[in-house]
Amino acid sequence: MARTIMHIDMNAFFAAVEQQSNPALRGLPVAVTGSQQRTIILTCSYEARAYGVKTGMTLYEARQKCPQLQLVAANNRLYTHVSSQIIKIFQDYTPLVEVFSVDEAFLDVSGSLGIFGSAQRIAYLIKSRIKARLGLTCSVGVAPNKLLAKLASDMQKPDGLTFIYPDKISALLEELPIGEICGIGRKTEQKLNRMGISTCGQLGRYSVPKLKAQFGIVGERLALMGQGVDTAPVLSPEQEAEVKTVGHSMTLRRDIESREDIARFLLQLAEMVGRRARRYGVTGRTVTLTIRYADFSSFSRQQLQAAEICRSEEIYRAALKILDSLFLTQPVRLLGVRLSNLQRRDRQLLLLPEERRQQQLTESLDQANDQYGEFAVMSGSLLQVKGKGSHVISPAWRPEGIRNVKMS
DNA sequence: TCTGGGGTCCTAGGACCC
DNA sequence: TCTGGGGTCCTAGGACCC
Repeated sequence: MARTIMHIDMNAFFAAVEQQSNPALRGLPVAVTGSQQRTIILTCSYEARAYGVKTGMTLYEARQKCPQLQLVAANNRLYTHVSSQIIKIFQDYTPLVEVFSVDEAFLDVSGSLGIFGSAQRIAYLIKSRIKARLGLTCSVGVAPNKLLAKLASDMQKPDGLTFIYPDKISALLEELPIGEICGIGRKTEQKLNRMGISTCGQLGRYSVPKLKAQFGIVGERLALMGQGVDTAPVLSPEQEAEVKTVGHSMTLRRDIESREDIARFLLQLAEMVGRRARRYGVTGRTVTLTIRYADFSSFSRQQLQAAEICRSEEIYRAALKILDSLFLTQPVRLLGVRLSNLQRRDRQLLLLPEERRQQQLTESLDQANDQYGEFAVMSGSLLQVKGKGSHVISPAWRPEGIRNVKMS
């Protein structure tokens, strides 16, 4: 049976939220940036886009394009809060809401059409409620699957509503550039172009064995993408796979070289990773250290741990051990720490008195931090870097509880 | 004042085991 | 003896998404 899938994309989300919360910014070119000096444009208002300002630009570039650009540092909590309210609105129309990012979601409304009348009606209700309640606009795409719904939502911005009907799919895809498809990025597009493929029509007709020879297992999916075929279900948060890695990274204010400086930032990163792992109730066995040099080249090294870990100190020690195995050839621009190989934490397994004691200590520190704010309580060397961490929210971030992490 | 940060998935090669 | 092959685990890197 044909499905009715909706993709909803908030327009210029961060910038629009800022303009709502600060009326003085309305009508002006506004760009939201990270909180540090070395940052980029995370998103910008349509007024700014008119000057050629785009996501990913450096502040310097953006100001060249638009000298009167209003720069606003990202306000995580605000976007989180607004995002949760929007998701609640979606959930009034179907339980099948897949939160794709802080400002995007897929809805499977196949089972809701009878109740609300039609997809048009549902889209209208959602759009008008978001507008009335939050003052924000969104673009909605409606199609038989997620791939096409996402394509559709992109076709009219801002404040669009676009349908892709089953009988119009092949005509639409025939001349559509392959780069428009979600999942075909710059590299794949270039490679396909070199094979003489530039439109979805061509891609959909191309020999699957040849695509597989070039792209491996992805080749099969590429052909289906060209045909507009996508059977992936819309997964509610409970149905989604659990998180597989937990990591943090930060671009440093200045490039650093000394082991002591690097170690201090690693401690802070390890604490951020450990706290999140513990909040999620997971432990991990692999720790990865990522380093980006001054020239922007980067690499990572990982080490398997002897046991499952989640305490900040254990993560810190593991990262430090990796650091000590490296010979750094340049000043360091970015540091990252990631915990993977995750497992659901089983508290019953903590049998040794020393382990119990450690866990109790960690828990009381976490509680104090939950109560008094991040890094209110921390070890001595962390104090020296307090406030220097990056707390930029990424557009891929999801409200707590939306990612599938079963809280313990 | 050059270039953020959070993820997922896939590949390829080596170690190791049977 | 002159050259197997399958499978798993681990690591590093890259493509892609927002």
